[in-house]
Amino acid sequence: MLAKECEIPEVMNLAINDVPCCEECEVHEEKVRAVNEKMPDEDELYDLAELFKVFGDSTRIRILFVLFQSEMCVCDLAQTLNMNQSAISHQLKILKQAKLVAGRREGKSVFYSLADEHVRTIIDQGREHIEE
Amino acid sequence: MLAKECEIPEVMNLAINDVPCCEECEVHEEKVRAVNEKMPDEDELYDLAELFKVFGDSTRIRILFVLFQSEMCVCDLAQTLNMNQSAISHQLKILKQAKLVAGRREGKSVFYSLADEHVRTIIDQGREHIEE
DNA sequence: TAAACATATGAACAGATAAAAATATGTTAG
DNA sequence: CTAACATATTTTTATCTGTTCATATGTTTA
Repeated sequence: MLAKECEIPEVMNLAINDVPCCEECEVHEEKVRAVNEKMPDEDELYDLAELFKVFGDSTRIRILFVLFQSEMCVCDLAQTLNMNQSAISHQLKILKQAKLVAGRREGKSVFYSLADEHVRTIIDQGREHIEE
Repeated sequence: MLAKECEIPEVMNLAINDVPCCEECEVHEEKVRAVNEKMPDEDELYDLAELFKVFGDSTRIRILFVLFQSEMCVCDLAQTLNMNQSAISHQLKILKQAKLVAGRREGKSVFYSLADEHVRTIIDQGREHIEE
């Protein structure tokens, strides 16, 4: 009872088991089901993607590399990265929301630093991957 | 000789040392210079961001999680993730360019698998970060 | 309190990106 | 070779994201 088409017909809202695929689907169906059972929650997958999205911008990566070396105020970050204050502030907000950096106010300045050591590990692994 | 403005005047193409910043710049200038000296190449920072960008999409994350469990052909991947073949192929291409997955043709089908164990480490660290 | 300064926020524009649709390429069977 | 099928690619569309500009908030000093 399997169709020959790989596309899932959208009109009929079929259960995953009945979704037609390639011809050998009787064999693969079980695999598909087994794999799906062990997948993490949709929420977790989404959050993970959101986290990596934060790493996926060179301005934010540069900010993190600066903070690897030392905490720094927004103004000096802007100068270091040769960008304007507003752009840096916006990116810091995103990094802060992801709990990758933390800010501490000192007088008029706000000093940012790394919030977490996972950051280094993740970036180190990324660098290792690239060296190949 | 320091201006009071934080913004870098674009008209004058100043060397980094002469760029005006906040009032205490005499103090911070040296810090800025020292940090900049230890920064990785622009190319590496850019490549890193590009790599994490690949992780920063829930479809691609889901593909990776499927491949953690077992290699799989495009068609079954599409079925597993309940998306059409074209979308999966497109994402697989991006993952392949980043050398995160590899494809092996077997007859008409192409089976994809993880290309690298860094992938697991990076994602595991991401998961750990989220649990907080 | 007012002025000066550092940072944060909001709106708008430009460039990037995912998904869908249509089509092309590559592979096997007959 | 042709037909049938799995995958890849191209194009288009809609959405998302980073930067800039203008402005607001918060802090210190006079």
